[in-house]
Amino acid sequence: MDKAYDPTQVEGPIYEYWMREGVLHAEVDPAKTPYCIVIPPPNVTGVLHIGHALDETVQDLLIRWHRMLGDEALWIPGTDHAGIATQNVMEARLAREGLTRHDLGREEFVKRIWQLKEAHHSRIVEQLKRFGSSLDWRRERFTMDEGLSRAVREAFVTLYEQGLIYRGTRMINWCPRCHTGLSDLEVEHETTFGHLWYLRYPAPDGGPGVVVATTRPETMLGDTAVAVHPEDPRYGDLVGKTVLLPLQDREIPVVADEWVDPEFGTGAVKVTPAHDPNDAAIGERHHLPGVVVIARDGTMTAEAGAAYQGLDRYECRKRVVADLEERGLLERIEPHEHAVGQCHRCDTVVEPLVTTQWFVKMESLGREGLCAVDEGRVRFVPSRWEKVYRDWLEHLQDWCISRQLWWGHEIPVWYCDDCGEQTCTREDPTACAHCGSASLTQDPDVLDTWFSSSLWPFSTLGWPEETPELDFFYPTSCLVTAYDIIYFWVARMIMMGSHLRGEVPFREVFIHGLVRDEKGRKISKSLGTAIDPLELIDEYGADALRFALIRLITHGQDLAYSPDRLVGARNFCNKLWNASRFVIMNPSEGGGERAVPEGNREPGAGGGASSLASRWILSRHQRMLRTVNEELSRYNLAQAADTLYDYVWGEFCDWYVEIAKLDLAEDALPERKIATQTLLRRLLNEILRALHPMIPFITEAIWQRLEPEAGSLAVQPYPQADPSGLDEAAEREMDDLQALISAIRTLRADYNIPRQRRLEVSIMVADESQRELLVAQEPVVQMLASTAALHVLDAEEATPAGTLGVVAAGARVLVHLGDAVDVPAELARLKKKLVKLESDLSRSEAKLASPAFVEKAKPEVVATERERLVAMQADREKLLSQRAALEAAV
RNA sequence: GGGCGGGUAGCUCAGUUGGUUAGAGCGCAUGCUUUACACGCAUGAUGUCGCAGGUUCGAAUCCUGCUCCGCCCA
Repeated sequence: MDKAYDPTQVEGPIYEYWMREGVLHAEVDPAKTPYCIVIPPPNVTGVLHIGHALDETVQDLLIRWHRMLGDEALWIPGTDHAGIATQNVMEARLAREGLTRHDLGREEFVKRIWQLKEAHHSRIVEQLKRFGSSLDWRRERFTMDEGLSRAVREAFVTLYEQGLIYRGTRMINWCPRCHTGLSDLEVEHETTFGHLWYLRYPAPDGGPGVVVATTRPETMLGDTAVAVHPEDPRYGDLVGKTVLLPLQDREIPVVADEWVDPEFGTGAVKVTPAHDPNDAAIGERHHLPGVVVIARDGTMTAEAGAAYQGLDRYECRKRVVADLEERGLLERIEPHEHAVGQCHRCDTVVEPLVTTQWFVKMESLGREGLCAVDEGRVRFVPSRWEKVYRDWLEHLQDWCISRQLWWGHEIPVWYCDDCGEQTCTREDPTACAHCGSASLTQDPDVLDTWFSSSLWPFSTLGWPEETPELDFFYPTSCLVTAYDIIYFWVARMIMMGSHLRGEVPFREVFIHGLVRDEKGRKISKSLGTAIDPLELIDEYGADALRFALIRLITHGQDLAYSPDRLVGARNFCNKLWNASRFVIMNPSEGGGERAVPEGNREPGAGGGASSLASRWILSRHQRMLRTVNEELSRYNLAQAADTLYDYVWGEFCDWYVEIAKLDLAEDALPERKIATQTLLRRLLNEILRALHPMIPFITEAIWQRLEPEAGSLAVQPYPQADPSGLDEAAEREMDDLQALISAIRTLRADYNIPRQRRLEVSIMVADESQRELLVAQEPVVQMLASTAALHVLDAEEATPAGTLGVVAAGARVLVHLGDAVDVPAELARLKKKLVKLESDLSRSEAKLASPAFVEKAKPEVVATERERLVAMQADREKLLSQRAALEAAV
């Protein structure tokens, strides 16, 4: 084995090995418990970023863990066609050639996107493999492949037939750049600093009229009314009269409407029913016409007037403001902060427009979604996200699902050229369902990408076909995603699954945060904060990246990525590698690894379990396994990883391996050597299994060397705690031993005594059992604290001259330093210790003296406090005699 | 405007049902070629647990108010 772990050499071949061995593949197996996760399908024309790395790592951890628990674990890979995003990518490419999609035509354009998809797809697959994701590649899907397209068709037709999908003409959010309608969710409301323009609309008779305030002066060209609050005394006599719309020379009525906020602006607002959802509502209430002045491409229509027709909406804004000012009708301009809706794909300010679109009725579906959570059929982890989910479902608007794009699932509706009726069928129709005419035209629009995504957990399992997979693996076990798509995706999957399959798509939803950079900024390409996970893997290894990310997941919110964390995780991998190197390479009697008797390889045989250190590490090992399993089952992934980290580094490596070296020395008894070697191998075996779901590559690589005959680590059983291994006596004794060793080390460091110099140490023990402990463990102390033979003394004996002492584990540790003792410095140190001890002591005494505490606190708490007090009093005695000895030495 | 999350060591964060003597990693300081590991070993320093009240024998932990930061919805 190499001296340092080199992931670049190891990872590729191991992934190949897993594929070859078929460990990633799952089959329907009624004898086993199914465990299934569907991957949130990445955008096929995108690149995976560090957020994906986090998401895939969590899923892989769960899948590998369950696979090792003996479940039939299936993780389904796949990608998403990502309608708008992908079409944008393609259009940007064409633009570089000076072309638009219209130059190519729909068929050619879509053909080109398929080519683009193929090229990008292989890169995403490559990335997923580099993460170590144990996906079942034989079951990979794409949202536009044949099966999934059938699922989309089935879902649409079913909902259509049930009256839950309908076509309607109403105001929706329109992106003038993407040139498509959007759902409410696809609009982001960014607070922006704009202006409030105060415009005067004079009375027809030339009187002062009314002043309205607006954030969008260009829309005034389409005004059909002015509205005021019915109880606003300022405008009472204006209601029912008209004012003159400037620039258009049109008389428009003043209406009274409750919706108007008298506090805002002048209390009078202009009403543009064709270009604002609130104005549209007022328009409906007062039967006002809508005048369309902004077209779908964001330019002004003929209705806007000859002076403005063809201008971009912002260009027009400037012109309108200038023209009003020229006429003396611009009263004033104020700075104004407000939320502006923007297209979440391209950030263009959306335009509310009345268009004809397809919608999904959400009322009953929303109820089904709520019901699933209320009845506990879906559980969110952490549970607080359930409230977020619920709030949204309770305020649902109908979902606009048609998109004016070319890339996506075509809407399966045909319009009859003769009778004008709609035909919506599972198979492409040849004749109108109403009049039988063969003259049909398909709806030109495609479906919202999220419509197909909402079917993902069952469409990937074969739906609408009743496949054995669907029967066995559905509902899937867990969905893992970040909180930013709870509405877009999670909620819609739950609704669609409940409605179309009669059961929720997954039992649990694990929600994690977003990965941010060190400064807490969102990671994005435009900010230049994008981090390429492959670069990190090249530099640190996939396992280091995974381990660092797992340890960063908190139940709080987002996680701050920092290279420091990666370094720490990489170092841990190297530590594990080297500890394993020690265990595997250590030659023992009769030729190393082969010397271990077969019988002792079984967990539980415990050949080396007789020494204190062995009993201790076995006990600690059981505690570690118990904690890790518990934390994993509660989705406390970071805590599980921390537990393993602390155990492997802080206990196994720092203490057990060091102590084991005694038993592995040249002159050690052969049976001891074998017993220790056996235990080391057994512990390492379980450590590798326990760590494998988190850091699969390095653990598999070591496993192949430790257990060459056993097959892939990925399919070994996950280790469980064995309560019979717990040994509290050993843990207590070891605590004392560690404290005594640390005390000696501290003195050595403080006095700068080179490690080569074996210290002469006397230990004044607290009691007889401690004497026995020290006598038995003397070689351990000698080795770990680099001491000469120990002098074990009773508490009554006089302090030996020329020694320097500290109190540890209730004992006095006396290091023979002769003249080297710095008496004043030691007295100062002692004083500091005493002061601290005295203050703790008096607090404890006060506590115990208080009747309230003794009576009301739990008895075990009081007992613990008493023990603590006694121990502190004993320590004080020892510190005092220490001081006396020092003073005598002066 | 409504809601959610967070404010603990220089930095990034743990701290599950209130019982501490408040922890870890990184960083920092000192000393180490200890033949598994310098991606290492040993030792050390550092905190009015955002602020103010309250409940309690006891609060970083529970309650109320305030404040700052971030996010979601309107």
